[in-house]
Amino acid sequence: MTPHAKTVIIVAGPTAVGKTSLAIELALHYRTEIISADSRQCYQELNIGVARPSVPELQTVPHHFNASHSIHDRVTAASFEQFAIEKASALFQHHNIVVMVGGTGLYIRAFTDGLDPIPAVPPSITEELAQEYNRFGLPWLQQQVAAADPGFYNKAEVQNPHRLLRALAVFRATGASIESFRQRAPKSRPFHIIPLFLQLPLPRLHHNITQRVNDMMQQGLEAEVRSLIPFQQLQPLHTVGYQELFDYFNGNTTLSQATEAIQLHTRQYAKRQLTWFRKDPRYTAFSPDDRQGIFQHIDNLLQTTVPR
RNA sequence: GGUGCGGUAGCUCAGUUGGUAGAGCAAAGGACUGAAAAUCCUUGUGUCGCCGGUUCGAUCCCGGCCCACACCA
Repeated sequence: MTPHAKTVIIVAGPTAVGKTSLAIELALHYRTEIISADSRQCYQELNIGVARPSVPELQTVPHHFNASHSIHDRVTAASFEQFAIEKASALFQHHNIVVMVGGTGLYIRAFTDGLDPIPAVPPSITEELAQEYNRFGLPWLQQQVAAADPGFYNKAEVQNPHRLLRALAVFRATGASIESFRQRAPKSRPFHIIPLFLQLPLPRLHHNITQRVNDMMQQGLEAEVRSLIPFQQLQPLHTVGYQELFDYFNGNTTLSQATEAIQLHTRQYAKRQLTWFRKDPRYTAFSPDDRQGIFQHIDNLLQTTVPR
């Protein structure tokens, strides 16, 4: 085994395009396991609404980072990076190939390229900031960031509270600008990647989404979400399929309005995913129907990277 | 049949004391480094229901017609 014999096949693409079944086929074919790169399927309390693979599917091939965490845990892109790197390394003890599947672009990139080594911010700082922001609002936040870290602020999305909050938290924790930790260079990883981007014509994707949401409702999404009402404020519940039904339970919409909103928001989410993966030139696009082309493409690349 | 209210962007509507119009949502495009199914940015020409009249000029005023809703018969 050469040091560069290890390869991760990455199956990315928008929601409802057909990633799960391809990933399972690939894992079976190459006799390996799957690391999920999905920021919602990792929560064991969420099932129907996050389109988790079926029980038979999960029994066919081991899935990692799937139902592996609780909505009460703090899962982040950084914790995913660590989890996935360690898991891949463990799997490479017994496999030359690992399959990663998911639609969370940032998580996949954290795995392939790494995140900048910014010191961990104590939760107390994050929480205090969140409270202050809730109390004083965006103008206050903007002033704070402008005063603490003007260099960052001048280039920042000043209307985007997430970004401002993060920069301010890092500044409070370290006394330094978040920009001072940026490294620009991707980390080097001890494996090759074969990034695949599944795509369908938009009308077909939208049809799949409508169908999937209808299926979810039939499978009992309403009951699943109802049982999570006490946790509706948690970040993991800020998820398409959950917020819309909370709106319904809170009396703000009808059930059919909520269902339509889930379909709409899922389409918008899929569009954001497309924007993310389209711009990354490392991905090769395939129709999920083109199994032959996909396997051929992978085998061609494996022959050049994995001596047999 | 009568009265009232309306017919403006894909949808819901605002507006122009007469100088051809703008918000929200949708849509399209984009960004994205510890919340990412999150969060944020950019983009608004449409016979202003139809026909005619007044006017230098009408989506706006006047007349007729059509359509929708409400109430009265």
